[in-house]
Amino acid sequence: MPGFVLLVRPRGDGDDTPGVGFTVSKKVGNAVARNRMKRRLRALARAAIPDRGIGGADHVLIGRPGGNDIVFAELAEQLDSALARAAKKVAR
RNA sequence: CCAGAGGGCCGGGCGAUCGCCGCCGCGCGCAAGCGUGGGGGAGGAAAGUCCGGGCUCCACGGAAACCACGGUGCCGGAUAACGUCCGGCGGCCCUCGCAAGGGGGUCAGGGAAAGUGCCACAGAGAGCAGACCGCCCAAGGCCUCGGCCCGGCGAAAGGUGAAAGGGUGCGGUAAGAGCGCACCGCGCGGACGGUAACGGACGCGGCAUGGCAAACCCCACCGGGAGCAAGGUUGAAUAGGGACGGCAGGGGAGCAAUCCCAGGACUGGUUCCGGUCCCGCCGUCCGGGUUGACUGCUUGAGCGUUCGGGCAACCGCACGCCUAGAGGAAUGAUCGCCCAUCCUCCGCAAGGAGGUGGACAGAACCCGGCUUACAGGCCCUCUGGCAUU
RNA sequence: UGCCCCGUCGUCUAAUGGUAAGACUACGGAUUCUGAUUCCGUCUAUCGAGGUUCGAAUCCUCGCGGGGCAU
Repeated sequence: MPGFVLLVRPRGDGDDTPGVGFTVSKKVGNAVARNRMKRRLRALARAAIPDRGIGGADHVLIGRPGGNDIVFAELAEQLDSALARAAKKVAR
């Protein structure tokens, strides 16, 4: 069970820089748990998106319950594989 | 050394990089802001909201008291206060000891001879105690000499129950019974000790007063209400209110007089009808008030150290320190070393190597408690076991 | 932030401090050629932990969960 869901949508406005957004609902926990998840997701995105993100597209990371129990390296792998699959779909 | 019980303390440390939220400088900029430097940034429970306060507003008022409602409940002390804490007393339980006595735990621990109420089932009887059956047995009667009948002083034994109106032993008696005696328990008085709760030498009394007040209640004491979303200052756009001044006098039809349709204020009389006046725009001023901004907002029953007082809770003197104050609201991520945890391998062992990986939880005006959650570690006291001296 | 209320079978409701009751559901059986209906039977619960009491679903305390109200 991955710790998040990744949505990717090309903007198509000619700008090549990627955009990133985060969504963590109340299902995840109280405000502290939600903020912690947002901070961890932000750290993930900062490491991966500039290299492996899709240029000119908006990325939305949706936090899921239990995501705070997954170690950071595993989340990073999940983000890499999700980005790779998204890149294939965008290319088609 | 191991195990158990009780209590107290800590709640990973150091460094690096990249980030987040306030604050203070400097530079640029009209400003928004941008760049740069410095410094600060969660807890023992920040939680539950179960109690107690500070603070603020409201209400009442000479000060308070009474009623209702709610709470507290051995005594003394601590404290701003408490349902909290400390010390003592008493009851109960556990344990050591032959005993005297010691140690530990625990208690919502005022009043049941002020009144009311309840005590299911079982049982003869459950509150004015013991109807009835059965039991024990003297006198009297019958008689086959073993029993039967009559009678009921008496309440031991059996049986029921959570509880049956003192217990054990001896005497006594026909059999019994505090009927008498000894010890224990209980009640009353009480020298004396203690601030008090209470303890209690000694004396008197044959025993009276079952339990439940976390049932109503009685007694004593405490509590006015609401809460920082309290409260205060300021106050945009739009709409609306009041005063003054100026221009004008609702809408429709009609050239017009006039007619029709409305609304508001005042006013006359019975639900209805009538009378008078007004309705718009502009300007100036005043007041209310929403989104918002600022404040309250962190120096406080604060923290640390030394000394002193006290058995202790705690208190006092001196010195030092400043330690988040933001809007639904920031304190994170990664890496290295160390400290604990667990796993595997090597080794008789001490130890070594590799890997793993850190509980419960997250400030929202602030304090004092209680309760609940919690990986792991440290310390103290008591008890038991094993080993050694 | 503050205040109030409620937790009983799978569901909806009962129960003066004294054996936890009923309806629906589920399951099994009977009736029927089969199914429905009907009849009979069975299973299943006091939110948790302490305390008061001889005895607690009921009384008290703490905790857990749910709902509502004010602003």
